[in-house]
Amino acid sequence: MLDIELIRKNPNLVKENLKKHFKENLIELVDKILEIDNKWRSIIKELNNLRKERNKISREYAKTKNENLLKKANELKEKIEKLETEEKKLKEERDELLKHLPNILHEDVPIGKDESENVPIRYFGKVKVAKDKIEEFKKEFGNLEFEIVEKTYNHYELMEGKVINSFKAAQVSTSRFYYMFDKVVKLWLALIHYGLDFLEKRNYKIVYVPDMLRRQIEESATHFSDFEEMIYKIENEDLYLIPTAEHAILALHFNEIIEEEKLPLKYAGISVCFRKEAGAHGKDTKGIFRVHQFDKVEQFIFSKPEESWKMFEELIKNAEEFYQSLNIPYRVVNICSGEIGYVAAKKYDLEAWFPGQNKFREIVSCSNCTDWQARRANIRLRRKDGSIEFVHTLNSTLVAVQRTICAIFENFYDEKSKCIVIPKPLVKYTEFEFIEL
RNA sequence: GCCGGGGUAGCCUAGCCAGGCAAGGCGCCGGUCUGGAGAACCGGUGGGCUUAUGCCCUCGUGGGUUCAAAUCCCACCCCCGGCGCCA
Repeated sequence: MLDIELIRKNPNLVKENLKKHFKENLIELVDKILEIDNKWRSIIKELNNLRKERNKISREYAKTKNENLLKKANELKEKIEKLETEEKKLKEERDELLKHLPNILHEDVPIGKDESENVPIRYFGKVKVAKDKIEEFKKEFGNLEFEIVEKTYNHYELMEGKVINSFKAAQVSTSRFYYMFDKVVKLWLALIHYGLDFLEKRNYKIVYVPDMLRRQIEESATHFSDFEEMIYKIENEDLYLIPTAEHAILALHFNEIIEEEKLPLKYAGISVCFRKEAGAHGKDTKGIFRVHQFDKVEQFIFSKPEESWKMFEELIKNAEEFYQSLNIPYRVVNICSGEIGYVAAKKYDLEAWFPGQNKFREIVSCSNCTDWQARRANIRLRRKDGSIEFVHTLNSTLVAVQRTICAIFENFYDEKSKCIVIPKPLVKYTEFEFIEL
């Protein structure tokens, strides 16, 4: 949520920001908010004056028990009640509309409408490309370092019927669910364990979180549009299945004031994530790349405002070093203004190379939400001089487990032995070096 | 799920029965004092409106009664204790 003060003082900045987001339709909302705010301010002024008078008369009456005062007070009471109703309505209306405005973008965010205008900023690793896809590859990625292989496979070709069963899961749940078996389950555990160890070594506090949150808490973490497209609701309860541990970690300090010297607070959260994927019909329908239920080790930082951009770089660096250690090729892209969504001021995605798809695909998403979430969740810090302000919140995936399994299958399948070769750092956790298919 | 006790400012607490401007302590910040520090004393320490003086709001949340609600009534949320259920 934006600061109403910012809109009062600098409505043009807020409007320019909406243009960058390609949300011109919200520009009139800014004027509407200002209009309501002005009305509200004049009413609160009037109301305060009336209450002042009422309080005076009331105190007078307490002393004198003068019946004439009672008459006056009754008149005031009616007026006050009327105005109070109106004041409350206006304030609610204003704050409701405020929640629809996206965060102010950082100046580095590239202006662009869709995914195609995201800006790649760095690459890691030598990618595998199938012989028959070389031309297509060169057209898109030019002089990127690559290695030619005879044939590549989609993860689901390698997995389905052997280590996963999506067909049975679709019958008993719906599509986008799956059963996993044997060594893939152990690989899944290994990735979680390795991810937690990785962050613990970097002084992140490990946290296991509630998988359901109240509406108010979910709303503090995200924009309304997510409720329709992403988040599952529990019937007859004020509870929602979390789409990411990010929300539950944010909620850990809901309504709190944190002492300046305790910041930054760094967390490594592990949770299952539930997503409706309502807008994704027909996309990635096979396998476990895009599913309703997956697991994720999430990084989250509560930061002092002046340190948050440094923390932002730390988060993406952690994720990069994690994938470097697994030797999975990737690129980092700077997400453009039209794709970034409401919450983040700047966002990097880490996209792993998927040889079977001949593409980079999102595997990590790293955001600085500045004070947008903190304002809604009312999470503040107290300076040494006693002053209070909102913290900044940042989040980044460390490892999206199912997607990383997909990446491991596609990148490390050995055609000759028909085995998946487990990346070195994981062997300590899996206690096997290959998955035979 | 039932019975009982609770929720008051950053924290701790009084006020509630019996309605009348939210008292006190701790912590923190500033000042006086000091060579410096401490102690002591004074002031400040939630939100909003206001150029400002100042005014209003805030006692878990939301309603209601009243000239006036932390206080009375209703509903809900949460915490503690006991009983019940339970991996």
